[in-house]
Amino acid sequence: MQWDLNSDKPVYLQLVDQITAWIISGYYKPGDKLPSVRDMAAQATVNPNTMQKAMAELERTGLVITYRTSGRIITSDEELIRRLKAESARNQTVEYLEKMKQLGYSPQEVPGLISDIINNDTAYNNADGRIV
Amino acid sequence: MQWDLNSDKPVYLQLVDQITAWIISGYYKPGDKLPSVRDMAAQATVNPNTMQKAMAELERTGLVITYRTSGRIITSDEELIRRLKAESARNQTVEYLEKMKQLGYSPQEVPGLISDIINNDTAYNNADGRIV
Amino acid sequence: MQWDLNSDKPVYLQLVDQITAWIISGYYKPGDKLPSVRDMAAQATVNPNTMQKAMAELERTGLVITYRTSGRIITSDEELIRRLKAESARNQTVEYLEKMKQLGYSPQEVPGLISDIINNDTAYNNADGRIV
Amino acid sequence: MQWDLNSDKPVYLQLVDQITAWIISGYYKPGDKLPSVRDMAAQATVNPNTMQKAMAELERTGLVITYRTSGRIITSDEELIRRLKAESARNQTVEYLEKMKQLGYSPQEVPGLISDIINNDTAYNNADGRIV
DNA sequence: GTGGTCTAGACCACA
DNA sequence: GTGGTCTAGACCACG
Repeated sequence: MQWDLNSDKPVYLQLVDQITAWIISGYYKPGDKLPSVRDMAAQATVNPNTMQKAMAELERTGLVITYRTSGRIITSDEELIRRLKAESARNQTVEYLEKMKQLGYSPQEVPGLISDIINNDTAYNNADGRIV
Repeated sequence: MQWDLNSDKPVYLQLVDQITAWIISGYYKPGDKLPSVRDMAAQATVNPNTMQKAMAELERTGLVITYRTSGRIITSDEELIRRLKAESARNQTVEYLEKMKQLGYSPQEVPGLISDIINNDTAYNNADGRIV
Repeated sequence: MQWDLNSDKPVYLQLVDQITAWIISGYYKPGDKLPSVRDMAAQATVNPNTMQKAMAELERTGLVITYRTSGRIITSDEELIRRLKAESARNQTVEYLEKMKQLGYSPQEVPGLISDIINNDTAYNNADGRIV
Repeated sequence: MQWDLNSDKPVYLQLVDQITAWIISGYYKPGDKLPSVRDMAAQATVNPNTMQKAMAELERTGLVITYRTSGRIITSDEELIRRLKAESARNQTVEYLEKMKQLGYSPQEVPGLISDIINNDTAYNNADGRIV
Protein backbone atom coordinates (compact mmCIF):
# COMPACT_ATOMS: atom_id res chain seq x y z
CA MET A 1 0.00 0.00 0.00
CA GLN A 2 1.17 3.44 -0.77
CA TRP A 3 1.44 6.52 1.36
CA ASP A 4 0.27 9.64 -0.35
CA LEU A 5 1.08 12.85 1.50
CA ASN A 6 0.57 16.39 0.37
CA SER A 7 1.38 19.59 2.14
CA ASP A 8 -1.92 21.34 2.69
CA LYS A 9 -2.74 19.55 5.90
CA PRO A 10 -0.81 18.49 8.99
CA VAL A 11 0.99 15.30 8.11
CA TYR A 12 -0.13 13.45 11.20
CA LEU A 13 -3.79 14.04 10.27
CA GLN A 14 -3.16 12.70 6.79
CA LEU A 15 -1.68 9.60 8.34
CA VAL A 16 -4.78 9.20 10.50
CA ASP A 17 -6.99 9.53 7.45
CA GLN A 18 -5.10 6.97 5.45
CA ILE A 19 -4.89 4.35 8.16
CA THR A 20 -8.54 4.87 8.93
CA ALA A 21 -9.36 4.37 5.29
CA TRP A 22 -7.33 1.15 5.19
CA ILE A 23 -9.19 -0.21 8.18
CA ILE A 24 -12.58 0.82 6.88
CA SER A 25 -11.94 -0.57 3.45
CA GLY A 26 -10.89 -3.89 4.90
CA TYR A 27 -7.31 -3.66 3.76
CA TYR A 28 -6.46 -3.99 7.45
CA LYS A 29 -8.73 -6.63 9.00
CA PRO A 30 -10.29 -6.46 12.48
CA GLY A 31 -7.91 -7.98 15.01
CA ASP A 32 -4.89 -7.60 12.74
CA LYS A 33 -1.64 -6.67 14.39
CA LEU A 34 -0.17 -3.39 13.21
CA PRO A 35 3.50 -3.01 12.25
CA SER A 36 5.62 -1.14 14.80
CA VAL A 37 5.46 2.62 14.84
CA ARG A 38 9.10 2.64 13.78
CA ASP A 39 8.42 0.50 10.75
CA MET A 40 5.34 2.36 9.66
CA ALA A 41 7.17 5.64 10.06
CA ALA A 42 10.04 4.37 7.97
CA GLN A 43 7.66 3.10 5.34
CA ALA A 44 5.86 6.44 5.13
CA THR A 45 9.16 8.32 5.23
CA VAL A 46 7.96 10.23 8.23
CA ASN A 47 9.44 10.91 11.61
CA PRO A 48 8.47 8.29 14.23
CA ASN A 49 7.16 11.10 16.46
CA THR A 50 4.70 12.02 13.77
CA MET A 51 3.50 8.48 13.30
CA GLN A 52 3.22 8.14 17.04
CA LYS A 53 0.97 11.17 17.14
CA ALA A 54 -1.22 9.63 14.46
CA MET A 55 -1.53 6.38 16.42
CA ALA A 56 -2.55 8.28 19.53
CA GLU A 57 -5.33 9.86 17.51
CA LEU A 58 -6.47 6.48 16.23
CA GLU A 59 -6.61 5.11 19.74
CA ARG A 60 -8.83 7.99 20.73
CA THR A 61 -11.38 7.01 18.09
CA GLY A 62 -11.21 3.40 19.21
CA LEU A 63 -10.15 2.00 15.86
CA VAL A 64 -6.81 0.89 17.23
CA ILE A 65 -6.06 -0.69 20.56
CA THR A 66 -2.68 -0.72 22.26
CA TYR A 67 -1.41 -3.59 24.35
CA ARG A 68 1.50 -2.28 26.34
CA THR A 69 3.57 -5.38 25.90
CA SER A 70 2.59 -6.67 22.53
CA GLY A 71 2.03 -3.81 20.15
CA ARG A 72 -1.15 -2.53 18.58
CA ILE A 73 -4.08 -4.25 16.91
CA ILE A 74 -7.08 -3.15 14.90
CA THR A 75 -10.27 -3.17 16.90
CA SER A 76 -12.45 -6.26 16.54
CA ASP A 77 -15.59 -4.21 16.92
CA GLU A 78 -16.89 -4.73 13.39
CA GLU A 79 -19.99 -2.73 14.14
CA LEU A 80 -17.82 0.30 14.95
CA ILE A 81 -15.99 -0.12 11.68
CA ARG A 82 -19.18 -0.44 9.71
CA ARG A 83 -20.58 2.67 11.34
CA LEU A 84 -17.45 4.67 10.66
CA LYS A 85 -17.44 3.52 7.07
CA ALA A 86 -20.96 4.74 6.43
CA GLU A 87 -20.35 7.94 8.28
CA SER A 88 -17.11 8.63 6.52
CA ALA A 89 -18.57 7.98 3.08
CA ARG A 90 -21.46 10.26 3.83
CA ASN A 91 -19.18 13.01 5.08
CA GLN A 92 -16.94 12.83 2.04
CA THR A 93 -19.89 12.89 -0.27
CA VAL A 94 -21.65 15.78 1.39
CA GLU A 95 -18.43 17.71 1.49
CA TYR A 96 -17.86 17.01 -2.18
CA LEU A 97 -21.37 18.03 -3.16
CA GLU A 98 -20.94 21.18 -1.13
CA LYS A 99 -17.77 22.08 -2.99
CA MET A 100 -19.37 21.39 -6.34
CA LYS A 101 -22.31 23.55 -5.37
CA GLN A 102 -19.87 26.34 -4.56
CA LEU A 103 -18.44 25.93 -8.03
CA GLY A 104 -21.89 26.31 -9.49
CA TYR A 105 -22.85 22.67 -10.19
CA SER A 106 -26.18 21.40 -8.93
CA PRO A 107 -26.20 17.93 -7.31
CA GLN A 108 -28.11 16.72 -10.37
CA GLU A 109 -25.26 17.63 -12.69
CA VAL A 110 -22.67 15.83 -10.62
CA PRO A 111 -23.17 12.22 -11.73
CA GLY A 112 -22.58 13.33 -15.30
CA LEU A 113 -19.24 14.82 -14.36
CA ILE A 114 -18.25 11.67 -12.57
CA SER A 115 -18.99 9.37 -15.46
CA ASP A 116 -17.12 11.71 -17.78
CA ILE A 117 -14.05 11.17 -15.67
CA ILE A 118 -14.47 7.45 -15.14
CA ASN A 119 -14.77 6.85 -18.86
CA ASN A 120 -11.75 8.95 -19.48
CA ASP A 121 -9.70 5.86 -18.64
CA THR A 122 -6.22 6.89 -19.63
CA ALA A 123 -6.09 10.13 -17.73
CA TYR A 124 -7.90 8.86 -14.68
CA ASN A 125 -6.16 5.54 -14.23
CA ASN A 126 -2.81 7.24 -14.39
CA ALA A 127 -3.93 10.06 -12.16
CA ASP A 128 -2.70 8.14 -9.16
CA GLY A 129 0.25 10.35 -8.45
CA ARG A 130 -1.76 13.51 -8.84
CA ILE A 131 -1.16 16.39 -6.51
CA VAL A 132 -4.16 18.51 -5.89
CA MET B 1 -21.99 35.54 1.40
CA GLN B 2 -20.50 33.73 4.31
CA TRP B 3 -16.94 32.92 5.23
CA ASP B 4 -16.31 29.43 6.35
CA LEU B 5 -12.90 28.76 7.83
CA ASN B 6 -11.54 25.76 9.59
CA SER B 7 -8.07 24.93 10.77
CA ASP B 8 -7.06 22.06 8.50
CA LYS B 9 -5.34 24.35 6.06
CA PRO B 10 -3.58 27.70 6.12
CA VAL B 11 -6.22 30.37 6.46
CA TYR B 12 -4.95 32.40 3.53
CA LEU B 13 -5.35 29.39 1.24
CA GLN B 14 -8.89 28.88 2.41
CA LEU B 15 -9.58 32.50 1.62
CA VAL B 16 -8.14 31.97 -1.84
CA ASP B 17 -10.32 28.91 -2.34
CA GLN B 18 -13.49 30.63 -1.26
CA ILE B 19 -13.01 33.73 -3.30
CA THR B 20 -12.03 31.62 -6.27
CA ALA B 21 -15.20 29.61 -5.84
CA TRP B 22 -17.27 32.78 -5.70
CA ILE B 23 -15.75 34.00 -8.92
CA ILE B 24 -16.00 30.68 -10.66
CA SER B 25 -19.59 30.16 -9.61
CA GLY B 26 -20.53 33.57 -10.90
CA TYR B 27 -21.39 35.01 -7.51
CA TYR B 28 -18.74 37.59 -8.26
CA LYS B 29 -19.10 38.67 -11.88
CA PRO B 30 -16.24 39.50 -14.26
CA GLY B 31 -15.35 43.15 -13.87
CA ASP B 32 -16.94 43.47 -10.42
CA LYS B 33 -15.16 45.64 -7.91
CA LEU B 34 -14.01 43.83 -4.79
CA PRO B 35 -14.44 45.30 -1.31
CA SER B 36 -11.27 46.72 0.19
CA VAL B 37 -8.78 44.38 1.80
CA ARG B 38 -9.57 45.86 5.17
CA ASP B 39 -13.28 45.33 4.77
CA MET B 40 -12.98 41.78 3.55
CA ALA B 41 -10.58 41.03 6.36
CA ALA B 42 -12.98 42.44 8.91
CA GLN B 43 -15.85 40.53 7.41
CA ALA B 44 -13.92 37.27 7.50
CA THR B 45 -12.61 38.13 10.98
CA VAL B 46 -9.08 37.72 9.79
CA ASN B 47 -6.05 39.95 9.97
CA PRO B 48 -5.75 42.34 7.01
CA ASN B 49 -2.29 40.98 6.26
CA THR B 50 -3.71 37.51 5.87
CA MET B 51 -6.35 38.71 3.48
CA GLN B 52 -3.69 40.66 1.63
CA LYS B 53 -1.68 37.48 1.20
CA ALA B 54 -4.72 35.77 -0.23
CA MET B 55 -5.30 38.61 -2.67
CA ALA B 56 -1.69 38.49 -3.80
CA GLU B 57 -2.21 34.83 -4.58
CA LEU B 58 -5.38 35.56 -6.53
CA GLU B 59 -3.58 38.18 -8.50
CA ARG B 60 -0.88 35.71 -9.39
CA THR B 61 -3.46 33.39 -10.92
CA GLY B 62 -4.89 36.31 -12.86
CA LEU B 63 -8.39 36.06 -11.42
CA VAL B 64 -8.10 39.43 -9.78
CA ILE B 65 -6.55 42.68 -10.97
CA THR B 66 -5.22 45.41 -8.71
CA TYR B 67 -5.35 49.15 -9.31
CA ARG B 68 -2.85 50.44 -6.85
CA THR B 69 -4.88 53.25 -5.40
CA SER B 70 -8.43 52.43 -6.28
CA GLY B 71 -9.10 48.87 -5.34
CA ARG B 72 -9.37 45.56 -7.11
CA ILE B 73 -11.66 44.02 -9.69
CA ILE B 74 -12.43 40.54 -10.93
CA THR B 75 -10.77 39.77 -14.22
CA SER B 76 -12.90 40.16 -17.32
CA ASP B 77 -11.16 37.22 -18.95
CA GLU B 78 -14.16 34.91 -19.00
CA GLU B 79 -12.18 32.26 -20.82
CA LEU B 80 -9.76 32.07 -17.89
CA ILE B 81 -12.65 31.71 -15.48
CA ARG B 82 -14.24 28.98 -17.54
CA ARG B 83 -10.96 27.11 -17.73
CA LEU B 84 -10.40 27.31 -14.00
CA LYS B 85 -13.93 26.17 -13.33
CA ALA B 86 -13.55 23.03 -15.41
CA GLU B 87 -10.14 22.32 -13.94
CA SER B 88 -11.31 22.83 -10.42
CA ALA B 89 -14.37 20.64 -10.84
CA ARG B 90 -12.25 17.89 -12.28
CA ASN B 91 -9.75 18.08 -9.43
CA GLN B 92 -12.44 17.95 -6.79
CA THR B 93 -14.08 15.01 -8.46
CA VAL B 94 -10.92 13.00 -8.94
CA GLU B 95 -9.94 13.67 -5.34
CA TYR B 96 -13.35 12.58 -4.15
CA LEU B 97 -13.34 9.38 -6.20
CA GLU B 98 -9.90 8.64 -4.87
CA LYS B 99 -11.07 8.95 -1.29
CA MET B 100 -14.11 6.81 -1.93
CA LYS B 101 -11.93 4.17 -3.54
CA GLN B 102 -9.79 4.17 -0.42
CA LEU B 103 -12.92 3.57 1.62
CA GLY B 104 -13.74 0.59 -0.54
CA TYR B 105 -16.29 2.01 -2.95
CA SER B 106 -15.78 1.50 -6.66
CA PRO B 107 -16.45 4.48 -8.91
CA GLN B 108 -19.53 2.64 -10.18
CA GLU B 109 -21.07 2.54 -6.71
CA VAL B 110 -20.59 6.22 -6.14
CA PRO B 111 -23.56 7.66 -8.05
CA GLY B 112 -25.87 5.51 -5.92
CA LEU B 113 -24.45 7.00 -2.73
CA ILE B 114 -24.91 10.45 -4.07
CA SER B 115 -28.55 10.00 -4.99
CA ASP B 116 -29.19 8.46 -1.57
CA ILE B 117 -28.00 11.67 -0.01
CA ILE B 118 -29.71 14.01 -2.41
CA ASN B 119 -33.06 12.32 -1.88
CA ASN B 120 -32.57 12.40 1.84
CA ASP B 121 -33.89 15.91 1.63
CA THR B 122 -34.38 16.87 5.23
CA ALA B 123 -30.98 15.91 6.50
CA TYR B 124 -29.07 17.17 3.45
CA ASN B 125 -30.85 20.43 2.98
CA ASN B 126 -30.27 21.34 6.59
CA ALA B 127 -26.72 20.09 6.66
CA ASP B 128 -26.17 22.74 4.02
CA GLY B 129 -23.65 24.78 5.88
CA ARG B 130 -20.85 22.42 6.53
CA ILE B 131 -19.82 19.00 7.49
CA VAL B 132 -16.12 19.11 7.80
CA MET C 1 7.57 62.84 -25.25
CA GLN C 2 6.41 59.82 -23.42
CA TRP C 3 6.03 59.11 -19.73
CA ASP C 4 7.29 55.74 -18.72
CA LEU C 5 6.35 54.72 -15.20
CA ASN C 6 6.86 51.42 -13.51
CA SER C 7 5.95 50.35 -10.05
CA ASP C 8 9.22 49.57 -8.33
CA LYS C 9 9.93 53.11 -7.26
CA PRO C 10 7.90 55.99 -5.85
CA VAL C 11 6.16 57.62 -8.77
CA TYR C 12 7.19 61.13 -7.85
CA LEU C 13 10.87 60.14 -7.99
CA GLN C 14 10.36 58.66 -11.39
CA LEU C 15 8.85 61.92 -12.53
CA VAL C 16 11.86 63.78 -11.17
CA ASP C 17 14.18 61.45 -13.04
CA GLN C 18 12.37 61.84 -16.32
CA ILE C 19 12.08 65.58 -16.23
CA THR C 20 15.70 65.84 -15.20
CA ALA C 21 16.64 63.66 -18.14
CA TRP C 22 14.64 65.83 -20.52
CA ILE C 23 16.39 68.94 -19.29
CA ILE C 24 19.80 67.36 -19.38
CA SER C 25 19.31 65.93 -22.81
CA GLY C 26 18.22 69.27 -24.16
CA TYR C 27 14.68 68.25 -24.91
CA TYR C 28 13.70 71.04 -22.55
CA LYS C 29 15.96 74.05 -23.23
CA PRO C 30 17.41 76.42 -20.60
CA GLY C 31 14.93 79.22 -19.98
CA ASP C 32 11.97 77.28 -21.41
CA LYS C 33 8.70 77.70 -19.67
CA LEU C 34 7.25 74.50 -18.25
CA PRO C 35 3.60 73.50 -18.78
CA SER C 36 1.40 73.89 -15.73
CA VAL C 37 1.50 71.26 -13.04
CA ARG C 38 -2.08 70.42 -13.89
CA ASP C 39 -1.27 69.84 -17.54
CA MET C 40 1.84 67.82 -16.90
CA ALA C 41 -0.04 65.72 -14.37
CA ALA C 42 -2.80 65.09 -16.83
CA GLN C 43 -0.32 64.21 -19.52
CA ALA C 44 1.47 61.74 -17.28
CA THR C 45 -1.85 60.39 -15.97
CA VAL C 46 -0.78 61.15 -12.46
CA ASN C 47 -2.41 63.00 -9.62
CA PRO C 48 -1.50 66.72 -9.58
CA ASN C 49 -0.31 66.34 -5.98
CA THR C 50 2.24 63.84 -7.15
CA MET C 51 3.49 66.07 -9.95
CA GLN C 52 3.64 68.96 -7.51
CA LYS C 53 5.87 66.91 -5.25
CA ALA C 54 8.16 66.19 -8.17
CA MET C 55 8.41 69.89 -9.06
CA ALA C 56 9.29 70.74 -5.47
CA GLU C 57 12.13 68.28 -5.70
CA LEU C 58 13.35 69.79 -8.97
CA GLU C 59 13.39 73.24 -7.43
CA ARG C 60 15.55 71.92 -4.63
CA THR C 61 18.19 70.82 -7.12
CA GLY C 62 18.00 74.18 -8.89
CA LEU C 63 17.07 72.78 -12.27
CA VAL C 64 13.70 74.47 -12.18
CA ILE C 65 12.81 77.92 -10.96
CA THR C 66 9.38 79.05 -9.89
CA TYR C 67 8.04 82.53 -10.47
CA ARG C 68 5.06 82.89 -8.24
CA THR C 69 3.02 84.72 -10.81
CA SER C 70 4.15 83.31 -14.07
CA GLY C 71 4.78 79.60 -13.70
CA ARG C 72 8.02 77.69 -13.82
CA ILE C 73 11.00 77.81 -16.11
CA ILE C 74 14.05 75.69 -16.68
CA THR C 75 17.18 77.18 -15.15
CA SER C 76 19.39 79.18 -17.52
CA ASP C 77 22.50 78.05 -15.71
CA GLU C 78 23.94 75.96 -18.54
CA GLU C 79 26.99 75.14 -16.51
CA LEU C 80 24.77 73.51 -13.85
CA ILE C 81 23.04 71.47 -16.52
CA ARG C 82 26.32 70.39 -18.05
CA ARG C 83 27.63 69.34 -14.65
CA LEU C 84 24.50 67.38 -13.83
CA LYS C 85 24.63 65.66 -17.18
CA ALA C 86 28.17 64.43 -16.68
CA GLU C 87 27.47 63.45 -13.12
CA SER C 88 24.31 61.66 -14.00
CA ALA C 89 25.88 59.75 -16.86
CA ARG C 90 28.72 58.69 -14.63
CA ASN C 91 26.36 57.55 -11.88
CA GLN C 92 24.25 55.52 -14.25
CA THR C 93 27.29 53.92 -15.76
CA VAL C 94 28.96 53.06 -12.49
CA GLU C 95 25.71 51.67 -11.18
CA TYR C 96 25.28 49.61 -14.30
CA LEU C 97 28.82 48.26 -14.19
CA GLU C 98 28.28 47.41 -10.56
CA LYS C 99 25.18 45.40 -11.37
CA MET C 100 26.91 43.60 -14.20
CA LYS C 101 29.81 42.78 -11.90
CA GLN C 102 27.31 41.28 -9.47
CA LEU C 103 26.01 39.13 -12.28
CA GLY C 104 29.52 37.93 -12.97
CA TYR C 105 30.54 40.07 -15.95
CA SER C 106 33.81 41.93 -15.82
CA PRO C 107 33.82 45.53 -17.06
CA GLN C 108 35.83 44.32 -20.03
CA GLU C 109 33.07 41.99 -21.16
CA VAL C 110 30.42 44.67 -21.02
CA PRO C 111 30.99 46.48 -24.33
CA GLY C 112 30.52 43.17 -26.11
CA LEU C 113 27.12 42.70 -24.52
CA ILE C 114 26.11 46.18 -25.47
CA SER C 115 26.99 45.83 -29.10
CA ASP C 116 25.16 42.50 -29.20
CA ILE C 117 22.02 44.30 -28.17
CA ILE C 118 22.44 47.32 -30.39
CA ASN C 119 22.88 45.17 -33.45
CA ASN C 120 19.86 43.15 -32.53
CA ASP C 121 17.80 45.89 -34.15
CA THR C 122 14.35 44.39 -34.25
CA ALA C 123 14.16 43.40 -30.63
CA TYR C 124 15.84 46.48 -29.28
CA ASN C 125 14.10 49.11 -31.33
CA ASN C 126 10.74 47.71 -30.36
CA ALA C 127 11.77 47.26 -26.77
CA ASP C 128 10.43 50.68 -25.97
CA GLY C 129 7.42 49.50 -24.07
CA ARG C 130 9.42 46.99 -22.09
CA ILE C 131 8.74 46.51 -18.42
CA VAL C 132 11.75 45.56 -16.40
CA MET D 1 29.15 38.74 1.26
CA GLN D 2 27.56 42.02 2.06
CA TRP D 3 23.95 43.16 2.05
CA ASP D 4 23.35 46.46 0.39
CA LEU D 5 19.89 47.92 0.89
CA ASN D 6 18.49 51.32 0.01
CA SER D 7 14.99 52.66 0.16
CA ASP D 8 14.10 53.12 -3.50
CA LYS D 9 12.47 49.76 -3.73
CA PRO D 10 10.66 47.35 -1.43
CA VAL D 11 13.24 45.69 0.75
CA TYR D 12 12.06 42.19 0.00
CA LEU D 13 12.58 42.79 -3.73
CA GLN D 14 16.08 44.03 -3.09
CA LEU D 15 16.75 40.86 -1.14
CA VAL D 16 15.44 38.84 -4.04
CA ASP D 17 17.67 40.73 -6.45
CA GLN D 18 20.78 40.31 -4.37
CA ILE D 19 20.35 36.63 -3.70
CA THR D 20 19.50 36.10 -7.34
CA ALA D 21 22.69 37.91 -8.31
CA TRP D 22 24.71 35.74 -5.93
CA ILE D 23 23.28 32.61 -7.46
CA ILE D 24 23.65 33.81 -11.02
CA SER D 25 27.19 34.96 -10.49
CA GLY D 26 28.17 31.64 -9.01
CA TYR D 27 28.86 32.98 -5.55
CA TYR D 28 26.21 30.52 -4.39
CA LYS D 29 26.71 27.25 -6.24
CA PRO D 30 23.94 24.96 -7.50
CA GLY D 31 22.98 22.58 -4.71
CA ASP D 32 24.42 24.76 -1.94
CA LYS D 33 22.50 24.89 1.28
CA LEU D 34 21.26 28.34 2.24
CA PRO D 35 21.55 29.69 5.77
CA SER D 36 18.30 29.65 7.74
CA VAL D 37 15.79 32.40 7.17
CA ARG D 38 16.41 33.68 10.67
CA ASP D 39 20.15 33.82 10.14
CA MET D 40 19.94 35.56 6.81
CA ALA D 41 17.43 38.02 8.22
CA ALA D 42 19.73 38.80 11.12
CA GLN D 43 22.68 39.18 8.82
CA ALA D 44 20.80 41.57 6.58
CA THR D 45 19.33 43.33 9.63
CA VAL D 46 15.86 42.75 8.35
CA ASN D 47 12.79 41.22 9.91
CA PRO D 48 12.57 37.44 9.40
CA ASN D 49 9.16 37.84 7.79
CA THR D 50 10.64 40.10 5.18
CA MET D 51 13.37 37.61 4.38
CA GLN D 52 10.76 34.90 4.27
CA LYS D 53 8.81 36.85 1.69
CA ALA D 54 11.93 37.16 -0.41
CA MET D 55 12.55 33.43 -0.18
CA ALA D 56 8.97 32.68 -1.21
CA GLU D 57 9.58 34.79 -4.27
CA LEU D 58 12.82 32.96 -5.06
CA GLU D 59 11.06 29.67 -4.74
CA ARG D 60 8.45 30.81 -7.20
CA THR D 61 11.13 31.46 -9.80
CA GLY D 62 12.58 28.03 -9.13
CA LEU D 63 16.01 29.26 -8.12
CA VAL D 64 15.62 27.94 -4.61
CA ILE D 65 14.07 24.75 -3.29
CA THR D 66 12.61 24.33 0.18
CA TYR D 67 12.71 21.22 2.33
CA ARG D 68 10.11 21.96 4.91
CA THR D 69 12.01 20.93 7.96
CA SER D 70 15.59 20.98 6.90
CA GLY D 71 16.32 24.22 5.14
CA ARG D 72 16.71 25.40 1.59
CA ILE D 73 19.09 24.75 -1.24
CA ILE D 74 19.97 26.44 -4.51
CA THR D 75 18.46 24.67 -7.48
CA SER D 76 20.72 22.28 -9.36
CA ASP D 77 19.08 23.24 -12.63
CA GLU D 78 22.11 24.93 -14.16
CA GLU D 79 20.24 25.55 -17.36
CA LEU D 80 17.69 27.67 -15.49
CA ILE D 81 20.47 29.64 -13.88
CA ARG D 82 22.17 30.22 -17.19
CA ARG D 83 18.94 31.38 -18.75
CA LEU D 84 18.20 33.80 -15.94
CA LYS D 85 21.70 35.14 -16.12
CA ALA D 86 21.43 35.99 -19.79
CA GLU D 87 17.99 37.42 -19.35
CA SER D 88 19.01 39.53 -16.42
CA ALA D 89 22.10 40.88 -18.15
CA ARG D 90 20.04 41.84 -21.15
CA ASN D 91 17.44 43.60 -19.05
CA GLN D 92 20.03 45.59 -17.16
CA THR D 93 21.76 46.58 -20.35
CA VAL D 94 18.63 47.62 -22.18
CA GLU D 95 17.52 49.61 -19.17
CA TYR D 96 20.89 51.31 -18.98
CA LEU D 97 20.97 52.17 -22.66
CA GLU D 98 17.48 53.55 -22.33
CA LYS D 99 18.52 55.84 -19.53
CA MET D 100 21.60 57.00 -21.40
CA LYS D 101 19.50 57.71 -24.44
CA GLN D 102 17.23 59.85 -22.28
CA LEU D 103 20.31 61.75 -21.14
CA GLY D 104 21.22 62.39 -24.74
CA TYR D 105 23.88 59.76 -25.39
CA SER D 106 23.50 57.53 -28.41
CA PRO D 107 24.24 53.82 -27.89
CA GLN D 108 27.38 54.34 -29.98
CA GLU D 109 28.80 56.87 -27.54
CA VAL D 110 28.27 54.62 -24.56
CA PRO D 111 31.30 52.31 -24.82
CA GLY D 112 33.51 55.39 -24.72
CA LEU D 113 31.98 56.52 -21.46
CA ILE D 114 32.47 53.13 -19.99
CA SER D 115 36.13 52.88 -20.82
CA ASP D 116 36.67 56.38 -19.44
CA ILE D 117 35.38 55.16 -16.14
CA ILE D 118 37.15 51.83 -16.12
CA ASN D 119 40.49 53.46 -16.80
CA ASN D 120 39.86 55.99 -14.11
CA ASP D 121 41.12 53.31 -11.74
CA THR D 122 41.45 55.15 -8.47
CA ALA D 123 38.01 56.66 -8.38
CA TYR D 124 36.23 53.63 -9.77
CA ASN D 125 37.96 51.00 -7.72
CA ASN D 126 37.22 52.84 -4.54
CA ALA D 127 33.69 53.72 -5.48
CA ASP D 128 33.20 49.99 -5.52
CA GLY D 129 30.62 49.76 -2.85
CA ARG D 130 27.80 51.82 -4.12
CA ILE D 131 26.75 54.88 -5.91
CA VAL D 132 23.05 55.00 -5.66
C1' DG E 1 16.37 24.41 15.19
C1' DT E 2 13.78 24.56 10.48
C1' DG E 3 10.21 26.67 7.60
C1' DG E 4 5.46 28.55 7.71
C1' DT E 5 1.51 31.14 9.29
C1' DC E 6 -0.85 34.60 11.80
C1' DT E 7 -1.80 38.87 14.48
C1' DA E 8 -1.32 43.56 15.84
C1' DG E 9 0.07 47.73 14.82
C1' DA E 10 2.54 51.13 12.21
C1' DC E 11 3.94 53.85 8.18
C1' DC E 12 4.14 55.10 3.13
C1' DA E 13 2.67 56.53 -1.59
C1' DC E 14 -1.12 57.81 -4.02
C1' DA E 15 -6.01 59.82 -5.21
C1' DG F 1 -9.56 55.65 2.05
C1' DT F 2 -6.77 52.35 -1.14
C1' DG F 3 -3.12 48.90 -1.64
C1' DG F 4 1.57 47.70 -0.05
C1' DT F 5 5.41 46.99 3.03
C1' DC F 6 7.63 46.25 7.34
C1' DT F 7 8.39 45.01 12.26
C1' DA F 8 7.80 42.53 16.47
C1' DG F 9 6.38 38.80 18.55
C1' DA F 10 3.96 34.51 18.89
C1' DC F 11 2.65 29.73 17.79
C1' DC F 12 2.66 25.36 15.01
C1' DA F 13 4.31 21.05 12.65
C1' DC F 14 8.16 18.53 12.00
C1' DG F 15 12.87 16.27 12.93
